[in-house]
Amino acid sequence: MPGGAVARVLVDSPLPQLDQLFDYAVPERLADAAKAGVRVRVPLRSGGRIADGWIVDLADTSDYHGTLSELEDVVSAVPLLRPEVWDLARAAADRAAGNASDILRLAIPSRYVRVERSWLAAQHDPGPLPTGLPPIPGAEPGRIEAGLERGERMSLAADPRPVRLPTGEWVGAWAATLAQAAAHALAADRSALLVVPDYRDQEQLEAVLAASVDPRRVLRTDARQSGGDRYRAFLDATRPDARIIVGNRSTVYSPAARLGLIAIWDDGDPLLAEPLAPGVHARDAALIRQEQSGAALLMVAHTRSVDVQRLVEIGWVHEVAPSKHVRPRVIPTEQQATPEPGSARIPTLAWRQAQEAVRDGPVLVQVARPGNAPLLACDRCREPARCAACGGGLAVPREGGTARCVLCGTSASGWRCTVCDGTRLRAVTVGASRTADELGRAFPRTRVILSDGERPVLRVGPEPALVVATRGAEPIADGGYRAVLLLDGERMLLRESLRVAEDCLRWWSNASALAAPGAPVFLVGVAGALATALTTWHQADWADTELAARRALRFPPAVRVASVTAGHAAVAHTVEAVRDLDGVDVLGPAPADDEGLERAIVRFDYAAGARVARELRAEMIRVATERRRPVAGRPVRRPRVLRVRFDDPDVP
DNA sequence: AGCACGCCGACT
DNA sequence: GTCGGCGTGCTC
Repeated sequence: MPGGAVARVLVDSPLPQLDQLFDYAVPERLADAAKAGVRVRVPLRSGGRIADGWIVDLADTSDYHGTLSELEDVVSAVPLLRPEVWDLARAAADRAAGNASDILRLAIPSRYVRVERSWLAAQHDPGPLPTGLPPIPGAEPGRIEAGLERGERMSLAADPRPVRLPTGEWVGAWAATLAQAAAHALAADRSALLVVPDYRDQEQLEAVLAASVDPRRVLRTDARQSGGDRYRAFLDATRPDARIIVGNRSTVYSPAARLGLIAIWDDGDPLLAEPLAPGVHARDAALIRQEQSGAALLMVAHTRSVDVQRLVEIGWVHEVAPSKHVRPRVIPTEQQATPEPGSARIPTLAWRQAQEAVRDGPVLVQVARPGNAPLLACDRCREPARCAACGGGLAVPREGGTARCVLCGTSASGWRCTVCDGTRLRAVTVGASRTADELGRAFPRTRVILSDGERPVLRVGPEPALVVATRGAEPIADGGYRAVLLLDGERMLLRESLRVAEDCLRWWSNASALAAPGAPVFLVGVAGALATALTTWHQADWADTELAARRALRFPPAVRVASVTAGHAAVAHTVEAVRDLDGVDVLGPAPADDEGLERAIVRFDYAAGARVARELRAEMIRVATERRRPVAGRPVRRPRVLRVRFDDPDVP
């Protein structure tokens, strides 16, 4: 199609068959506004309906053999889709057999016209770049700086201590490492993305940044800000000024001028796994973006995830040595057979020391979240019920039915208590509030502060208090906790999840890192390799062992997985398309939860990933566009489902 | 998805 | 001749 400008448009649609660029003619009236990256409205299928889309590219000619439709309208003159974000969205979608437009929906916030108008009219002074920065803490001085300069991929075990900022605020030392690394990138006129699981982590980063960087150079993107604020921050990020952008998992897709650093705090936290299709983990998106941009990548955590361990082993990510091996004083403690009267589940030693410590300042008690594993206990003596076959905990399955072992699945019918010979089971719900009640009675005249998922407390002062927190909701304490009690370890380990051990080590490590230097951390009722990893503070060694075990079992992240859910025929056809590829094997299919659907698990080596994704994508398009077949003489509109999900954290 | 096109039976 | 019923197929 010669003559006239052609816009190459990605149509905003979840249909796999529309996940490609469509060419449209640019009419004269839109010639000025139709720039690459702007949002447009386009006709789809001869005039009738209008779809939203993005101009990805402009060209002089089109390869399309047919008459081009014209762009209907340009929605906003601001090019929101930067070329590098498009490249990232395309690659991330391809890796997970998803639509690029689904990624763009995460990457680009919805438009607020008033915000846009005021932003366009405003003067933009990004403020000065930082100068005279101290070395980045957490590693040998100059080590991370050198990594920044050469675009290195780094993994660092965080310094597990709280530190005091010049403002008097206390934050985890990890926050100083990430924030200072970002400040160093900024000092070199490069942007930095700081990706954190939740706003409590974000708050700590922002506290550090406030002290060393002009606030105009810092942008935030999180779910708690208003849509307008989020859009304004996004518009700022599209400007050519280097910035530090701090926020949740979708921050990894932010536009950023001259990206110099992507930093992720605690990549093992499930909040960094994107629940929305196609479910690309922030860590994976960061790895793609690192490769495309050449920016440095810095992953900091107390607990090295098994995924990062794999990357370190294959040499893709370099382990950076912490400046010194400091570790919390973790004391493993057996569950007390005869607890102090009214002392809940606290062993004697921990009990005494907690009583002493709480005279000086705050003491943290970490408990499990209620409801995760509704474990059963003897109704008469309250002894936790154990499986007669393997010793695992007993629970009522989420689907209902009779109690069974959470480890081996053996039915609990005929169960008999080994302590009191009782035969009736009862549910144990040991939540934060009940523990707080018990502790309130056990520690009279001590203030009890409760922090859980519903009502999290961000920070507590240095005054004496018992802080009872569900795992993941622990407040940071000024000066650090005088003692930490990890109370429900055994219960946490009984969650039904492949990654339960990794999760527990992370929860315990993160809570331990809130202790004041030298303060005791009691790990109650847990022994073995996990307890050793925590007490020696060698989480990477544990990740190494765990990865080896998963490799032997061909479990993720030693391999990748994709689940395929559809009707019988579609699953069979799809499995056929990938089963014989190199480095691929298939589990199932087996009946899925949904009525009549089946699910197969495709396991594949990383090297086969692109091939598998391409084949599964082709199947999705085939199923979506295949002719509806008449059944028994009657034409039936069959539900055309073929759900494919890559790297699902809940599989296998 | 959602809409237009086309091919077959019943109509002013 | 042509209206409209419902499969079928495509979307620049």
